[in-house]
This record gives sequence, structure tokens and C-alpha cells, in this order.
Amino acid sequence: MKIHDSIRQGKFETPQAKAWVNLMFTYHHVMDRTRKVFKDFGITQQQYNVLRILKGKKNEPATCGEVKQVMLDKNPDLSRLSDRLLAKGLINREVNPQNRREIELTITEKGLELIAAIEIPLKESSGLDDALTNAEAEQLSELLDKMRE
Amino acid sequence: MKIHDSIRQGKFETPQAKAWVNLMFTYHHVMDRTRKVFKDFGITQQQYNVLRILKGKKNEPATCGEVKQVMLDKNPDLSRLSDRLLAKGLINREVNPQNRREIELTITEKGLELIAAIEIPLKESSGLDDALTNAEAEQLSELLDKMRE
DNA sequence: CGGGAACGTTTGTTTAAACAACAGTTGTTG
DNA sequence: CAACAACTGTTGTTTAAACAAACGTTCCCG
Repeated sequence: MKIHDSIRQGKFETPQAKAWVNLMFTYHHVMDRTRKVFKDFGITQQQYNVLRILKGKKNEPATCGEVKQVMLDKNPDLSRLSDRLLAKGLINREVNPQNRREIELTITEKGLELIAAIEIPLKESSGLDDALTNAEAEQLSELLDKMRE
Repeated sequence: MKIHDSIRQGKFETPQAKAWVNLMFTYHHVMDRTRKVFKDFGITQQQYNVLRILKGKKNEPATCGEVKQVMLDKNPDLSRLSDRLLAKGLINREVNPQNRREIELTITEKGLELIAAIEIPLKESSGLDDALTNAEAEQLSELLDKMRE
């Protein structure tokens, strides 16, 4: 459904304003569809993102600062977020002996298993693969990249 | 900056997965840029959206349910959100005498003034008009529409 | 009309976000 | 090498989000 039908707004002042509203609307729409999946697995979207980042680092640890830099949202409260992941046994957390200010985070085996298990349900619930062709998805990414400039 | 540079992720499994991550990232990016503006005006993004909806209805009132249907995010807690708008004098709230279950919301003069005043700073902080041409913005909206199908 | 289902909104409760101030560690400079 | 600044995470506190249950009102159907 087109955006002006979805939110019953007849017209927008500019195409940019429409795209802005559409971004907000689509984000929430996708989040609504995937929220249940995350909940079924007992984690939040943010926690999933952190796990993804740690998985990307494979075996080498990442400090809180490093994780924060590449997070999708710049959550300033990684301390308590990592508390929760630690409590669930999805990550390990240790002080770096070389620089005792830094806390090193690594993903556990259990964390990797969760990421693997959630992948398929997540894909299905988001419905993305059906909605967009490869070319369209690439094009969308390019426009979003440009939007952030 | 391209998405894989921004979040330092080498490659994505599919273009669709990349677009999904990009949507999240771009949403938070835009939100981060505009959050301060909203804060300066003493409202939240959600409250702004509700004001926009009520403004769109012009003089006729909208019930909580109607507002909820067209909100960008399906906030189930419109009661307390409208409490806050009411406390700031930005909306009026009355029981519909014809159907006393319904609560009718209307935007006040002060609310309209706020919407008008925030428009320019919001546009500037989002930086959207500079980032995308009209054609690109239109194209982006079309892809986002498609993404939700 | 009388009892129950459906509707529209509110309230309670748990959990997390946002922001700012703080504490411990290291690096630097005279 | 002492004092101070910069760096890295943590903690406190206020505010809002998420979910579920409850409440008053209206509609429906015997």
C-alpha cells in the first residue's frame, strides 16, 4: 500500500518529506512484524544487533566502544545491555589486562546458536525476500546510503 | 558513506538483508539528527506525529482509535501520550456525547503554532532536501512502499 | 428490557531508553 | 614523577515503551 493511503495523508509538501515519513513508517512496520520473533527468542532487537556484531568479529573480542561505534543505534548504555546478554549466557565479558579500562566482549557458543536459530524465522516474518527483487534491494540500499549524506 | 563501511560489515548474505540493516541504520541516523530539535521544542517524535495527524484533520476531531490507525508506530498507549500533549496545552480532549466511549482529540492554536515553528529546523537538521533529489526521493518512497508488501 | 459480547479507552506493571554525572585507568607534560 | 587531562565504562534518575488486564459504554438478540 502506498504511504499516503497507509497513513491517510492526501499529499506531502515535498517528495523528501514523503520519503522521511515513509522511512519512519516502514521502519516501525518492519519492527512490528519482527518483534514477536525476537520476543520468542527472549532477546530484543538491540541485543540481536550486538550479537551480530560480536559474531562478525568471530573469535577476537570487541570492546564496548568498538561495538557502540558500529551499532545501528548509538545506545549509550551498553553496560546494562551487556549485563542482560551476560545473564542469558550469550556473551562473555572480561577486563583487558593490557588496558584495564577496556571491557572485552565475546559471543558464546550459545549466542552463536541463537543467531543461527533465529535467522530463518526472522527472514520469514520480515517478508523482505518476497517483497523486493535483488536489484530493487540494492537500489534501496543505495538511496538510503545517499539519504544519510 | 555506504552501509558496509558505516557498520564495518564486509558483506551481507543477500541484498535484502543489506537493505533491512540499512533501513534500521538509516532510521536511527535520521532520528539522532532530529532528536535534538524535538527536544528543543519540548515534544517527542511520537507526540509530533500525533499533532501532525490532528492538524491534517483540521477542525474535525479525531478519536484515539482513528489516530492510532494512522500513526507511524502503533503506540497502544495513546491515553498517556495525549495526557502529555494536553498538559502542554497542545491538544483538547473531550468525550463524544453521541458515543461516550469515544474521546475526541483536536489540536489547539498553540499546537498549530508549534508545528509551524518546528518545520524549518526539522528540515534543516534532517538534511534531507540536500541529500536527495525529488526524483530520488520519489523512487525511495516507491521502494519503501514495496518493501512493506 | 435484560444479559452478554464487542468496542474504545484507561490503568497497572515490568522493562528498557535517554541523559547526565561519576569513578577508575592511562597518557602526557613540565 | 606528580598533577592534570583524556579515555572507557558504570551508575543514578527520570521518562517513556510494551504488554496485559480491567473498566465503562454501547450494541445485539432473545
